[in-house]
Amino acid sequence: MSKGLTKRSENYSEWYNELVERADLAQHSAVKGCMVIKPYGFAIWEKMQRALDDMFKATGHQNAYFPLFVPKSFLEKEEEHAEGFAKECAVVTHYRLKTNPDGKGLIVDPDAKLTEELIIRPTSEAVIWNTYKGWIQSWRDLPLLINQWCNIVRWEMRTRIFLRTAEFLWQEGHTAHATEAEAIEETEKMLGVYATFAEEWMSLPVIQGVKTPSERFAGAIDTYCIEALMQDGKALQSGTSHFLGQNFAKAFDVKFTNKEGQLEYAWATSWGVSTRLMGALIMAHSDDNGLVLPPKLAPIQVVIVPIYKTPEDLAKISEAVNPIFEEIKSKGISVKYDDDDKQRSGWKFAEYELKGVPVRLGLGSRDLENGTIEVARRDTLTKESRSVEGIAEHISDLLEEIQTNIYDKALKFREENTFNVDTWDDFKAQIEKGGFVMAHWDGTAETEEAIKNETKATIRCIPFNSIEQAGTCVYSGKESAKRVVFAKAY
RNA sequence: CGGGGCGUAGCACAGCCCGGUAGUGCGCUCGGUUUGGGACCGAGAGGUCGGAUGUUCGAAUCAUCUCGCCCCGACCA
Repeated sequence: MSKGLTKRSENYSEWYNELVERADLAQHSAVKGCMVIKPYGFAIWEKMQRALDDMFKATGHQNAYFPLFVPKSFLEKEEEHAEGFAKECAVVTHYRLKTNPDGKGLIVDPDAKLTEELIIRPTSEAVIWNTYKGWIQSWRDLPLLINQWCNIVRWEMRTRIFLRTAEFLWQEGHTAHATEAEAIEETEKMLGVYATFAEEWMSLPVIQGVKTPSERFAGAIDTYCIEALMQDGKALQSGTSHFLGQNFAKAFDVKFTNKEGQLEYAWATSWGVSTRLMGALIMAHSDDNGLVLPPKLAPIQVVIVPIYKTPEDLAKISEAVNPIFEEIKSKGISVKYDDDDKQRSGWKFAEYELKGVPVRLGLGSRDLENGTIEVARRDTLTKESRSVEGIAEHISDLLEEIQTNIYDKALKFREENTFNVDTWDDFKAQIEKGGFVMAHWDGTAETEEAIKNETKATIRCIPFNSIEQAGTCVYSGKESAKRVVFAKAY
């Protein structure tokens, strides 16, 4: 095994796969298309969960849990929804195995066939709205603001670790409202939560917008999304929020009595982000030396590495480290003192770099004499020697600076890779090179489809903040009122 | 589902074409020397070569079948 990672410039997807595996984030499992998330990777996911969960609670949501299995008849009820997910459903048909009478092993017991097949949830609208029918009678029961953290299964033909796996972890919010306006407001609010999370926690700038009808969630009236640009110039949909109208209320007959005493169907939203965010995090910031983590999501924010020759040296260094360690910890910073004698300091430097620990402190005998400590930044790969005096305060500031710096870096990258394009030739050329391509579109599904077929680029979204600007469609030449975001996507 | 690749020690791979004592690097164990950017020397341990069947005196190697994973495409968060 070579020490260095494959370089991004040589083979981006190999770099990604190696990084995921070698930074101990996850590995391919023995089960096709599924991953094992390893402790270090899961620790990052847990931090994401914590931050998001706090934000959901702060906006009035509560967690609950619904079944993994969806009776087929439930899934069928909302027609578009059913059609959209049918192709990727895992189906449970039997409830028992038995020993093979003809030999070794187990076989499915043909006598244990389910009268109705169960679908392993690809998403939970169906089960949840079937349940909401019993929860919602009056306007007083609304809004109903529920979230669940769970696993789901979508039987994809081609999988990529974190970005698209057959089973993945996510959260799905499912809300019911008395009015259309309130449901739309919720849809927008939660997209805003995702955008804030991406930018403030993941240091990932995102474009907020609305999907075109062909990219819409099956069963939704409108799908909003956040889109991020990865370092290889491809877009990654990082979160979605759906305004579901009354589609599910009608399919599951969820009616409430309004203040005027009339029966009305409830208005719905759903929204989700998944372990795909792990992929976004990795691809947005990391470099050829390994992972680069934003301090707010790093399981270990600061690592202290002693540099010593003898056990006596180590004892002295440890003694000096102790107050520094405690002071840093007291600021709520997660700090690790790695006095493991089994690895050398040089090995540790490389290892923590690979794992993306934002700040590394090195303390050796020379530092003890001088009252100094070495501070190394993961994001810039720079290091400086500074006085131990006030080090905790400095680290605290430095972590914030790193959080900001990697955001700025990602934003700069996105800006440098976002292009206004007005002719079809330029469009094709730029899509080939990568990046977000802002172009006029005539608004028809036919044009969208044709562009996709010819260039593999899709409309990532129609940005909320796009300026009204008359132009002509880059493909058809027809009139267009604003630019939309095109890119090749994961 | 189509195309390609791979399956040999914990990991990465060579050996296969042309059948004949199962190898290399990393990791692991023990001993020693080292230690401010992935240390070095020495001695060890570790394998039903993915599985089944066949050909053969003899199969990791040839043939047939089969299972699994990865990559590329169509589908998709």
